[in-house]
Amino acid sequence: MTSSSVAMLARPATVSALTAPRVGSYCDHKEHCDSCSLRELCLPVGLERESIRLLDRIVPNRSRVKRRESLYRPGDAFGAVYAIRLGTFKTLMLAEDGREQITGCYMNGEIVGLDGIGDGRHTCGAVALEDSEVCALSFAQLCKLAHDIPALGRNLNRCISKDLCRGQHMMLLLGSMRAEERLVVFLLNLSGRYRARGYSGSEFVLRMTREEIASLLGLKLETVSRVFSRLHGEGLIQVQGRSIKLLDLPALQAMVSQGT
Amino acid sequence: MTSSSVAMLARPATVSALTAPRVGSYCDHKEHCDSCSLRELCLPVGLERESIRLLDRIVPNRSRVKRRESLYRPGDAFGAVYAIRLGTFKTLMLAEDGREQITGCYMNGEIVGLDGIGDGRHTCGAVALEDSEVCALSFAQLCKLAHDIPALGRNLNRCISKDLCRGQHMMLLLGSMRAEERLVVFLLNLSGRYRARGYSGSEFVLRMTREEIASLLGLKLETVSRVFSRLHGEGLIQVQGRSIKLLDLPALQAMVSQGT
DNA sequence: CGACTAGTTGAGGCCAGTCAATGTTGGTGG
DNA sequence: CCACCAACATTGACTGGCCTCAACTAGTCG
Repeated sequence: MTSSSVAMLARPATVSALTAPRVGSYCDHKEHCDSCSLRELCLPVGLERESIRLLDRIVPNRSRVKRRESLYRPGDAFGAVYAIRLGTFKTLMLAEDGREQITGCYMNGEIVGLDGIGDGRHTCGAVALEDSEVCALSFAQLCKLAHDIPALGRNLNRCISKDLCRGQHMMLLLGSMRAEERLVVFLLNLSGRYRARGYSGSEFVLRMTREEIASLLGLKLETVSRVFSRLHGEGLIQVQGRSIKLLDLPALQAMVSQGT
Repeated sequence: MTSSSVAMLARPATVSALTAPRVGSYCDHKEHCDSCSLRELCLPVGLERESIRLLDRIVPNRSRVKRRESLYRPGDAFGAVYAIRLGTFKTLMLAEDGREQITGCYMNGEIVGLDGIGDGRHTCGAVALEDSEVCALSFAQLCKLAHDIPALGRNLNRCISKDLCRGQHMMLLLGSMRAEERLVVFLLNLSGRYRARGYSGSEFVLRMTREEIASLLGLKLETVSRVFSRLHGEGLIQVQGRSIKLLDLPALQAMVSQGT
């Protein structure tokens, strides 16, 4: 089952797109792990050259995923995890009544799909927020390789655990913060992650709609819009559609580190 | 660092209790994994006899943790994960301003402490809700052993990933459900887990105070109390302090699977 | 240009929070 | 064994933050 899923990824786009457009198309160029700019954020972090070469051998060509396309859907059989090479993804869960809750936002260098390891089935879905590219890693092959490269196994464990911590932080946010705090935490989080990637941490473009941000933060889109406007009015940020400029980082930090 | 942490666990109670009462006391009897009633819920699940014997060798004697004692605290160095042999634990996060958010409730056969793998430091704390017993597993030793027993490594990965999924479900709950739904989901969740352990799934005793339940569900204690009373009034449950009886499981299920 | 999607803003309502008083329970020591 | 106290829980009245509904604007794409 794992192999078939990965085999599918290697097939040309048209076929899979007609049946189930999970992974859009196939990239003809191969970027190797050891020359990838995300080497230090992704699974290879800290691995020695030779180990990276071995890892590289199980990484197939990158796959393109177009905006709005699903990488996997809730309930899908689990076969691979995906390293985001380029772009942004949201993960979402479906309630029994069909409501959709966005549970995370992942950017390049991060891994999605780890939620499927538990019981061989994805509990979440992952959808591209913009045209993106991922490296699909067969989980079976990854495990086999991790056995030969202990450091890779550790990195894998770390990735899952970090995702777990991310979830804990979201629970803290959803369980105990007011709308304004949630949004500020969200912005500061993005800021830090962009900075870690060498982009500006004070000026960036949101990849999500107001509605998606609202879902992620447990709010309604109007509330998100209103809070943006209020922060703008207070001179703390500048908002122009999805373009965000954080004008007063210290003040924003203070808003979430002190009560109220 | 890992070894020292585990060494501490093996020391008699008085010493560690005086300095840092992380793990209360030390049990003089040794229960072996292969005769443990939680074999099928815990890490050994599906392992062959010989593998379980090897795992057993790195499991030290059980440690007692008294009610209200911390197994580990947010920020503690990570060295071990803990299999709950007996009792119940809550995990909690601290906000920067000191607010405390309960992020989970774990019972026997479950593993806590996995959040520390990510960056070598626990993001959460774990506190016993009643007098409990845990098997502390040195993570370093566990990894070493997982290398020799691939199935154990898979189980470990599964445990972390399942915890991740648990978090996703909590996000769904916190992000999109109303007070009543949250509480019903919580009760049904407990019900299922008690049933999986051979206890009654329709009649059990809560280990948490109203305030703890409220924190876990992102509510206030008065709201929890009110919703309990309302459900009681509607004949769906029977509440007597912390004793709960679920009187109409199908109706409760229906409340959370249909919108509203 | 019209249809559509995304975003903003306002008015009003409701669910859950807040504050406060009272009741209940369980552990402790006389 | 019972009285006492503190922690836990319930209930009521009121408030307020966020949701709902709705109107309107600004881009975007066929």
